[in-house]
Amino acid sequence: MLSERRLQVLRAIVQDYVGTEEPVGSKALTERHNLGVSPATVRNDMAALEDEGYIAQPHTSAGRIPTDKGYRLFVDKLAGVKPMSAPERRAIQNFLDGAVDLDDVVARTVRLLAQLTRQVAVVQYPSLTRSTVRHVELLALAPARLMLVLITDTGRVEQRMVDCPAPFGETSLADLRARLNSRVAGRRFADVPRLVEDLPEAFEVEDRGAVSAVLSTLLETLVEENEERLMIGGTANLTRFGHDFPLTIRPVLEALEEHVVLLKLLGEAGDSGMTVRIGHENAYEGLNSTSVVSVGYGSGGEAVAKLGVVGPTRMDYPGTMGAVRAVARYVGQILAES
Amino acid sequence: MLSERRLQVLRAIVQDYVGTEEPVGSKALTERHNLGVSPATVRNDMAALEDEGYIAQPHTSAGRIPTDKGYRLFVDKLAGVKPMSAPERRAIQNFLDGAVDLDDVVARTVRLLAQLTRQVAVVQYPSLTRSTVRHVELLALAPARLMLVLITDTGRVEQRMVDCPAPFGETSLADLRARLNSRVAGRRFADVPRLVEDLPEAFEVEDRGAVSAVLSTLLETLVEENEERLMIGGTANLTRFGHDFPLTIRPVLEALEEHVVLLKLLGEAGDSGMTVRIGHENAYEGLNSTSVVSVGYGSGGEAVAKLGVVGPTRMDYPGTMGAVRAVARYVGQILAES
DNA sequence: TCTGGCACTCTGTGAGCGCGAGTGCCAGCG
DNA sequence: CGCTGGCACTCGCGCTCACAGAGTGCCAGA
Repeated sequence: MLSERRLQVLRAIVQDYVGTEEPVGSKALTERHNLGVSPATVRNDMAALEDEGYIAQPHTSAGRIPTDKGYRLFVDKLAGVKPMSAPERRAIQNFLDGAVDLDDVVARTVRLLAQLTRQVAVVQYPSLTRSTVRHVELLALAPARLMLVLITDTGRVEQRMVDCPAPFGETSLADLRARLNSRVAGRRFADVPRLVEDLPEAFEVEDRGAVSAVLSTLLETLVEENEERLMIGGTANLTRFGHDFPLTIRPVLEALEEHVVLLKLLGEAGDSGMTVRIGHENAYEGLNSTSVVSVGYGSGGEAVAKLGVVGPTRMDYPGTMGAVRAVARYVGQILAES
Repeated sequence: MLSERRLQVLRAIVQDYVGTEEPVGSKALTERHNLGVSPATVRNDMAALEDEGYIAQPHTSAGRIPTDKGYRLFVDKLAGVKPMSAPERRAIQNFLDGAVDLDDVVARTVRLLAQLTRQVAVVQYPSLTRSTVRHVELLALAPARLMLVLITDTGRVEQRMVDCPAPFGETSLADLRARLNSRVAGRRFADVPRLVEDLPEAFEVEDRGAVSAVLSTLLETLVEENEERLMIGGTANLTRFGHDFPLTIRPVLEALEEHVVLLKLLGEAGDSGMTVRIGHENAYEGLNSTSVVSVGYGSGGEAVAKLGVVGPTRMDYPGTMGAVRAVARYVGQILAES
């Protein structure tokens, strides 16, 4: 178990390193923090912290930098979440209030997060399966060709083409539309499969093929892997990453392009509360030198999706966590209003 | 006027420089190309080309590199568009054929372009105003709150909230929906304002406020600056840009985040045919060291939007142009089918 | 008009060197 | 037992210097 002072030393190291981006030495530490002890003592503490794996030296006779384990301890025990100031909160609200539709909300959220944290922002669209159905629309484009449009209470709209095995009359279409909506409107998408499974039976035999085609398209749309989408932004902030550029930035950019990877990453994060994944805690190799701070957001008590930021492990955790939490809260409000 | 051989020298310089990314000298040129003359002669030609501003030396006694003007001449006179091979064309088609909706088409197009050209891909969503109306849907969310959904023939779907000054009955709503669609379905969005301007007059006085609210939201949605959207991808390819990293890549990433800037850039490009903007020809400063190759695409003869790539001025122009053209062609086909 | 030759000018690379920051260890002190 | 000051040691960074190599411009001759 580490003594109180050693924890203070670790905290000071993290803070200084995050600030200066340079390995921090014992002398500098005592000068910038009121530890009440001499550099020699700090050196002893550092040696102990290094033995425990919380800090490391890039090379012999350079200062120390925190390891992933060090950051982990810092986040868990040594630092809280820094709340946003009142003006910041107002700015967030003003910025998000101007959105005209869901795409706009997401786009603005991404920009906002990227600006606030000066890191890469990732915002997941509200998950279909976790939202409720506002309306299902069916349009005849051709006698045997329909367009299916799903609208969620969070404002998300998805459309799909449906090719029917046989032409489908306008009255049958209206009938299907009405029956579908009366069954699923206001219900959660996750329940839709169960709610519609016996629907074909309500139709004449010649229409059942078309009804089934519509339903199977509807169900396909709800398959989890396909239905999740996200938007990223602030990639220009990656240029502040470090000096050893191409090697660091390349895999990160590649990971960010792989939305599947990011979605998985967000999915693994805890469902409630804020999650911080530091360095090698991220399963995806390309993100081994980054940290991911994410949190769920939603219109009510329940999260409909997640958002967060990706940045260097050397990041301002309290500030970043504060910004992420605040933004998630306001996005939830906006969604509830719309 | 430059002699035929000097043009050949310029072409050889561009090709070698694009291949090796290093300034090319007279000796290497004669070795790799059958110019039929000695290095000394090439040196004279190079001096002439430099006087004319087609090539430049990074420093005295280094090889030459093409200037923007040199690339311009190369693109205009010395190189054609390299057609895609049959397998490549098949691969493009296969890849795009799997798309389930417009978002998917655009996303796949971006990936494809980025992979083919190994550069940053930019794909604009089909412009609303240049598309035709497939359907306009109105849903009552609350007595005085509607959702307006626009669906284009290219599969694009836009939705907006409408707050009505007074509650709007279900029959009136159905009436408005029917009238709206009979007027605008199949027509071009650009004509919509004209087609609906007298619509409120057909309604009872108490409903006119709501009808006007719907119409004004509809018209706002069509305002050019707001309705254009795009998707980008392949930013990881920026890491292949050059050695002097952060300085080069930063402004490019920033420019790519500014969709407004990119849309303007694409908008300025010629409306038909392929446009290549080289280095300083791009009005936006951040893109002064990049070239933008863009072309319109559309389901019929007319372009509904543009797509292209952003890469270093030192790019393989014939190959890039070939890929961009081929992808645009297939995307047009896909849109026409859907 | 082209060619071979020659002197010149750069840049990039690698070795050598000194400085400074930082460490580890130790003996002494409270 | 923990803290402190002192001291020797290590090592990376930046600097200079020299050198090799590539490439040029120019000139005289074919």
